[in-house]
Amino acid sequence: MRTLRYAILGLVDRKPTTGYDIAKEFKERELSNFWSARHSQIYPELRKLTEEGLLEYEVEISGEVQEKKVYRITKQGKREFVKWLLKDEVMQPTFKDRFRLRMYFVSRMPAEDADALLKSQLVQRKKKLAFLTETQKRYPKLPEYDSDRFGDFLVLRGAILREQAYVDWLEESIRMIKESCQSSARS
Amino acid sequence: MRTLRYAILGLVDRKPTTGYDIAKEFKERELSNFWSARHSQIYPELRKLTEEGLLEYEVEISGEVQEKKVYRITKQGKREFVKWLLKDEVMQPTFKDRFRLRMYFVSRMPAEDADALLKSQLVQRKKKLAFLTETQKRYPKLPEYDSDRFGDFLVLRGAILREQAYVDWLEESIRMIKESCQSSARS
DNA sequence: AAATGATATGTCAATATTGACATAGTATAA
DNA sequence: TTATACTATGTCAATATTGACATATCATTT
Repeated sequence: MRTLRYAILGLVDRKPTTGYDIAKEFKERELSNFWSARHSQIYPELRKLTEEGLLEYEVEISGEVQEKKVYRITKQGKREFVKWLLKDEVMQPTFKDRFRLRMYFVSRMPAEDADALLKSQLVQRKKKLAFLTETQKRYPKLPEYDSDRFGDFLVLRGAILREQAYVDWLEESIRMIKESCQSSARS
Repeated sequence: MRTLRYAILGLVDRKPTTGYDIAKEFKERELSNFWSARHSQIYPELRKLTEEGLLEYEVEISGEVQEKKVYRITKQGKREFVKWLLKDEVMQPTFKDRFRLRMYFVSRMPAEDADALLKSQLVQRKKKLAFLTETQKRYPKLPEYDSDRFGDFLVLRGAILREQAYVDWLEESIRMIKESCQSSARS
């Protein structure tokens, strides 16, 4: 599907940038909620995109001697990116989630263990949700459509809704396990 | 992470089964919302698991001559599966979602195109949600914790909450784009 | 009797992704 | 001045995943 290719094209299109900074976006920024890649995948991809003429770079010096390659998108790169961007697509049927996969087999573990695992996830997911909600405060009003901040905000809202749903599911699951144990204890 | 390995072990543990049926679970059952794999990945994995002594199989005949391999989990396989199942885990930071990635770059496309793409996804996601809600009717009451149906129901609820959040996000996004266009038209 | 779609199992090459190995400069605080 | 964390770029082997190729049987409908 070459998704990384287009993710990188898009990021470079937003702003000329380096492989290092792309890796950082994938690690800690809004985008990291929906796509990510390690630097070991990014650098080779940047090279390929440059070879194909979709990107070009200039070497800049930070400090005394340390070089960095600042990539810019080319006309051709922009064309291919927009083509990808506008393409309609059938929805992804599967969002892989290892934890939910594990919960699919919940009846194979003692209820106390299931409870503990769910609560551990709950703590983590709530923390994440709190962080996202905090981030949302940086958007006191709806950004302009034309600005990059609009996309940031859109996906941030998506992340918040998704995370809230996850938290709801975890809490509901904890309740359901409790309930089913009580009813089986009675019988 | 060897996730497929454990997904297969779990499925075979639930019920002795064939590669073909595992592929079907990944394609059209509750589980398909959280994990999937093609048969080209499943058959080699079944072979490896058998070589490692975690699975074993018997050949059954369907019809006149057609053979199928019905896999069962071994003692050792069960041990390894349960070990994996009970392990606590840090949450996955990224659930990759190509559509949301595209929306991250929304300001690079005309608002009408963004609107059309979002609405196309909305139709698909609503249809999926309706299907899941329909499926939920097969669970008039909370299944027993010890039954496989409990896990089915747990992840089904998770799928519904997740899908509903997706629909909410799409609708909100459509509204936000409309709003931001109106405000920029006024200015 | 033939067509169709489902059952059933496999391989293979290409692509995607991870995690480890590898190196070196830079900024800052103790 | 030295330790630490961060900036910066790369390679490589192992693993994961997809999509195409390949084959054959079975059940049902036309």
